[in-house]
Amino acid sequence: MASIKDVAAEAGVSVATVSRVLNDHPSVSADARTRVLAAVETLGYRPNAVARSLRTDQTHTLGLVISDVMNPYFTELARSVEEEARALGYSVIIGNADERPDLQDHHVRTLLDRRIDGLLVSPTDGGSPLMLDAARAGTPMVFVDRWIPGVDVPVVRADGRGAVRDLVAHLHGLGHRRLAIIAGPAATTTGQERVEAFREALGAYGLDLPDAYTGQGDFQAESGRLVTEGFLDLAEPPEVVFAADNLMALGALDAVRARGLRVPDDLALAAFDDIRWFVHTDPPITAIAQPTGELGRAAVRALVDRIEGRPGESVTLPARLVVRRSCGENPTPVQRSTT
Amino acid sequence: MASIKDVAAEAGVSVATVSRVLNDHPSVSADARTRVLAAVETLGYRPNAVARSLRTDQTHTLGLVISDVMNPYFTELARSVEEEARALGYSVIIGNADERPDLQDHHVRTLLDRRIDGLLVSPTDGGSPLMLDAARAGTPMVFVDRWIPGVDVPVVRADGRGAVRDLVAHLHGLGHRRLAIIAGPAATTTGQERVEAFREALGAYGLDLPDAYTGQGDFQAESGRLVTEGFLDLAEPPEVVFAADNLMALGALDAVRARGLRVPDDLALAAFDDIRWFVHTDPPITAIAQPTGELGRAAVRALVDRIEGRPGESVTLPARLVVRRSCGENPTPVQRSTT
DNA sequence: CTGAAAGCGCTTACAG
DNA sequence: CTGAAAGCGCTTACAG
Repeated sequence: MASIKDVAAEAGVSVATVSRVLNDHPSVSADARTRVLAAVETLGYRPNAVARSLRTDQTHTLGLVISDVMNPYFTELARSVEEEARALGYSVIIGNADERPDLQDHHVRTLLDRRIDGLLVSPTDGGSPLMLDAARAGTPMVFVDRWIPGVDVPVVRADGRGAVRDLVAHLHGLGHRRLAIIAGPAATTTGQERVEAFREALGAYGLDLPDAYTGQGDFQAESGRLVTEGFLDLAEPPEVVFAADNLMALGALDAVRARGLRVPDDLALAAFDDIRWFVHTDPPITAIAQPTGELGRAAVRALVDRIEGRPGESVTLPARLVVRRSCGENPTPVQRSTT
Repeated sequence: MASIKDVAAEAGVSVATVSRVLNDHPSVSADARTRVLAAVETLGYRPNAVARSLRTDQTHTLGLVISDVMNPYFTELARSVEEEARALGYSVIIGNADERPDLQDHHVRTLLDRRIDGLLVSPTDGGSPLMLDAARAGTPMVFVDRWIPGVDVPVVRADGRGAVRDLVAHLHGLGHRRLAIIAGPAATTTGQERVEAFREALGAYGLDLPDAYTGQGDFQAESGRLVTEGFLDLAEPPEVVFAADNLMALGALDAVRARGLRVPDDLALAAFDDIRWFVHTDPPITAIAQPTGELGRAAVRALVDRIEGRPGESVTLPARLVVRRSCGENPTPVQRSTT
C-alpha cells in the first residue's frame, strides 16, 4: 500500500507538504496542491488511519457496548448511534455483551486498548472496576438506556413511568386485578425501575405486587418462558403478565402457546419496548414504545460534546403506551398522553 | 495513560524488556518478568493497540460490511461472526450499508483506512470499483450470503434451491397455482437466485412465473408492502406471495392487513429467512431457514485462513423449509429434506 | 538475557 | 510557502 512517502516522491515535494494538503492546511501553494492531489490519484493513496491516530492521539471512533444486539431495541439503538456518529465524523465499534458482565468487560477493555475517543455504554451490571476506573480516569463516557448510579457520567434514557401508569390504567379498566411482571436483572437500572414503576402504578389502584407475581428474568427470551411457566403453575395464576422487554415477551408467548393457551383469554400480555412484529403477532401486542432513535442520537451528541470539550448533558425522554389487543378488547382505547 | 516507557522506568528495565514480557518472548529472566508484571499492575498499564498495529502491520480486526443490520438475519449473522472472530483472537468492526451502495463504499473505505486484517462482505450491489480494487490488491476478503461473480474471493452462503423446491411442492400440494414472488434487488446474487430457484421449481410443475407476478423489492419492508399492494390490485391476484426475505414478508403482512384481508385465506405467504417471531405471527409463517450461525462462523474461519496464509475455502450450506400455516392448512406436513 | 536503536506512517512546531 | 526533524508507542533485529 502506498504511503505518504510514495506520494511525496511522486509529487516531488516533502511528506510535510503532502500532509498539509491532505489536511487542508492553508499554507500550501496552489501548484504543490495540484501535484500532490495528482500523485494521490495515480497512486490510489489513502492515509493510514492507524498512523494518524498514533500521532494525533485521536481515533475519531466511538465505542458502543450494548447488552444484547439480538434484541431489536438495541439493534435500532445501535443503528441510530452509528448514523448520528457518522454525521458528526465518527465511526463506531460495537461490542455485544450478550448480558454477560465478563463479555462486557472484554469489550470495554478492547475498546480502551484501541484508544476510542469515547464510550457509550448500556451496562449489563452494576459496573465492573474496569468501567468505573475508566470513568474516573476521565475517558469520555455516556450511559444509554441503562446506567450506573453514583458515577459521574451523563445518562441518556427513556422514562417509562408515565407509560407504565397508562398501561396499568388500561389493564385496570379491562377488569384485570392480578397483575404480574417479568423483571429484568436487578443489577440493571431498567431491570429495577420497570418493576418499581409497575408497583407504584398498581398502588394507585390499591393493588399490590406479591413476590409470587414478580418473576426474575434476564432480558432474554428463555427467561421469559421460564418465568411464565412458573406463573402458570401457580394455584392462582396472574391474569396479566407484563414483560420488561420484548424478548421476554417472546418467551412468554412461547410458554403460553406450548400449553395450548390463548392470549389474552387465558393470560393477557404486555411488553416494554415496541417492535414492528408486535402488530402482526397473534394477537397484536400492547407495548410501551421508547423513542429509540432519539435516544441513540442524543447519546452520541452528549458523548461527542464531552469528547470535544463541551458539557454534554443527560437527557430523559418519555416512553409511551401503544394499546393493541393482547390485554383484552378495549371498546374505547384509552391512550393517554404521558406526563 | 501510562506508556511502555513508564512501565520500563517503574520496573527499572528497558522498554525492550517490557515489550518482551508482554509478548511472552522466551528470553526474559524470571526476575525481570516479575518486576515488569508488578510495574504493569501498579500502573494499570495497557498496551496501546494503535501503536502496536502501526509497528506490526496487523490490527487483529476484521471488517464486516452487511447490507442491513436491522434485518434479523443479518443481525444474527453479525453476532455469530463476532463470536467466532473473538474465539480466534480477532475483533470485528461492523459497517451497516443499509442496502445503499454509497454507504457500503463509505464503510469499506473506512475499514480499509483502519487497516483491518480482512474484510467480510455481503455486497449490496455488483461491486464498486473500490471493493473490486481491494479484492484485486490482495486484501484478504470473503463474501458471505451474497457475492460478486467473477471476483476471486471465497463465498460462504446457503443454497436455497432444495428448500425452494420443497416450498413449491408444498404450495402445489395445497392447490395453489398462481404463485408470485417479491424479489430482492437484481444487483444482488440472492436477489436473483431466489427468483430463479422459484421459477425453476414452478417449471417442474408446469407452472410459470409471469412478469406481473414478479415484484421488484429491495429487501426492505416498505418495498414488500408496495409490491404486495400491486399484486392485490391485479385483475387476477396471485394466491401466494413468496417474499425473498423476512422484512419484505413483514411489508406484505402490512399490506394484507391494511386491506382487511387475511393470510392465508385471501393470500398465502411464505418467506425466505426464518425468524423467531414467525412462530407467533397471525398466522405462523412458513419460511426457508438458513443455517445463519454456521454461515457466520464458516465465513470467519475462511477469512482468518486467508489472513494467516492458509487457503480459505468457499462453503455452501443447505437451507431448509419450515412449514407453518401461512400457506394454508396442511393435514400431513410434507417437510422433505433438502438435497 | 538485555539494551540501544531503527522504524512503522503520520503530524506539526520550528526555521528559513 | 516549504522542508528537515522530532516524536506518537510500540516491536524487533542486532550487538553484547
